[in-house]
Amino acid sequence: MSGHESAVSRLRAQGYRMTPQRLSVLDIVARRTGHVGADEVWSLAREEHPYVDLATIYRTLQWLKGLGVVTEVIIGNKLHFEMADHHSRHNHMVCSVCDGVQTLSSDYLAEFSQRLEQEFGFSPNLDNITIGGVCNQCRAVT
Amino acid sequence: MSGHESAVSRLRAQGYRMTPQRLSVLDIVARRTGHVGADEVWSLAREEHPYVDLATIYRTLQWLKGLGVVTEVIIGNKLHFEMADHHSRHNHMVCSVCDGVQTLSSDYLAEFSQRLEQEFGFSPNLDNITIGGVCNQCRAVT
DNA sequence: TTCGTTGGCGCAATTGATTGCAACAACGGA
DNA sequence: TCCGTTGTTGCAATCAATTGCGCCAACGAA
Repeated sequence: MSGHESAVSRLRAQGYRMTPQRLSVLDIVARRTGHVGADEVWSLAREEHPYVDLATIYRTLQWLKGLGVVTEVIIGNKLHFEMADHHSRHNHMVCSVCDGVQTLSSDYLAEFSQRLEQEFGFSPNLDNITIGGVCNQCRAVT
Repeated sequence: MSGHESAVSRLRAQGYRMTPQRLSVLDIVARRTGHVGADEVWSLAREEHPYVDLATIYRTLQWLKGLGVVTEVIIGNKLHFEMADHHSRHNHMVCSVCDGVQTLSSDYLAEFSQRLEQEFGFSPNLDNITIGGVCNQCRAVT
């Protein structure tokens, strides 16, 4: 009920079946500002549909990722997701100490991406890339 | 017997216990030019020491990675490793279609790294980063 | 509204990787 | 050389994520 009805109708128009499970997953990710863990999506989805399987959650999230509807963020070896905002594309910097997440404008990677393409003919997929490292605060502590 | 005796003596000097398992893993990775899969390291290690456990292989590889002795390359959701060559540091571009691997001079990432550090105070760890995408050949086929 | 097709789901098995714990062995000191 | 400390190992359980398969239901055609 947030701002994902457009996504729903677009997907339906493309011939995909919009099942209650898919609507539920999409709704959960769309409601959230920021990222949601896959397991969290599962437990929230079960509140509505007690019998949804975790495999369905993962399949749906991967499907949405492939369609560019959601973005994947890897935090501490666990998959998280958030709505892909095409008007302000961004990547993520994840701190390996505190698991904190900062967003990073995709402009920073665009230049790098072009260079790989020109010099190697390699077409990188940086949409879902996550930069690991240590954030400002955690560096100060050490 | 290749060129990793220096690494062995350095590790021993640092107070780490050099067990037969560790020597075997290091030897296997050092002999290989290019990357080795964790499962492959396991089966090769068992030829020498039939009772080595897979957990030991993973623990040893992660340990060596943390010490900067080996580099991790993720190929098709599987972990691979190779000796870290400090004289010619490099990252990897992995094709998601053919799983082919190309090396990438770390110079390409150095500039990007500095920018993140200056503008965000975020200190990225790009040593083991792998760039996913589609290589020249596979792009041509499609 | 009903029917048929077929894409999606639940279930259970499987994969790759990690972790807790008790037994063991590497290595320095006596 | 032998001994004690303690870092490592093997084992088995566990975790996150993926996959194969048969049944079921979403959605368009009639």
